[in-house]
Amino acid sequence: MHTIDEIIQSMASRGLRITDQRKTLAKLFAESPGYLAPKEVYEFMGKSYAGLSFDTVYRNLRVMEELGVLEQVMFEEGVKFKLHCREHDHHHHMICLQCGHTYPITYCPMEQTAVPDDFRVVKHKFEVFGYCKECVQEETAASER
Amino acid sequence: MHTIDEIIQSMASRGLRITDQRKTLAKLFAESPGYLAPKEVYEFMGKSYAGLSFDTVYRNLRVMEELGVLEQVMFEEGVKFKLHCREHDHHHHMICLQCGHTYPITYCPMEQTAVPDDFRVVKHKFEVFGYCKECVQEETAASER
DNA sequence: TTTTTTGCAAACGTTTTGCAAGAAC
DNA sequence: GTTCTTGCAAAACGTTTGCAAAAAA
Repeated sequence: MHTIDEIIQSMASRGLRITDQRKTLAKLFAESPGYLAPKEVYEFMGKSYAGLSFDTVYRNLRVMEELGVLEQVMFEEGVKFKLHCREHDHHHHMICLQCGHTYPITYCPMEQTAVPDDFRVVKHKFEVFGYCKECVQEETAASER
Repeated sequence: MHTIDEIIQSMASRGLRITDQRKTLAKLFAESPGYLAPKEVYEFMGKSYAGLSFDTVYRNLRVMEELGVLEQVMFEEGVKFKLHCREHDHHHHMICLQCGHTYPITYCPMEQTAVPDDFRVVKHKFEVFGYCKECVQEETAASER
């Protein structure tokens, strides 16, 4: 849903300077199907930028998150980022534990959940974790080796 | 479901020494209705133990988690602990953002969720966040002051 | 030329570790 | 007496900050 240009556009229109690093970040997230840890982002970026510093990656991730370009989710292993979902419909995710790839779930459990009147609901989280087709196949192949 | 004695028993039966600190921890979690951050645990424990060190609290939380006495959950604000749910039925939680109190939700969204055949589900997470009766009242009272 | 962004270094908060003294068994 | 647990100190880790140099506008 998000092209590289759209991401760059939305950063530029908010007064951010479009640096090479930010272009690369836009490309990375536009092409990445799932969640990325800051360290993974740093390592990817490091391939293109010799003297890259971790804190710049962090700063840019935070800026992009504050802009609404990225969304941040807490996993057991720590914070991860992905492109903010642009879909209009409220939805949830199936997340591959191996590759981080996410797939939308249109069903929302709140429809069926009985909440007491005296509990004021603010938000909810529904996530399904497992292994996607590709990663199941790899795993099977590896164990047969 | 967990009494102090049951917790202590299950620690002793696994070869752990029953120290004063561990007794106090058992009491704290047996009587606490919701999630506690390590810092909160440390602060509570500090009232009873003069020269208490943070790392001992951490070690004990981890040991109790490995034993299955506690369960650990990642929130935006960091890791928190609570007694491991002993209920036989699979269930989820409503969690108060103010006091950390948890309430069970018997409904499980997986019943209704269409998962593609080629995605191998390992686990899922369904959590409802909001404010419980008591905390809504406090908030209302505070804003009217 | 002005303002933002970057890399560096250092600080910060949380969590983990090695070790010797102390406590539980 | 043996083994586990504790407190201390220090390290490790992820994340944030201040600052001067460099780059974008």
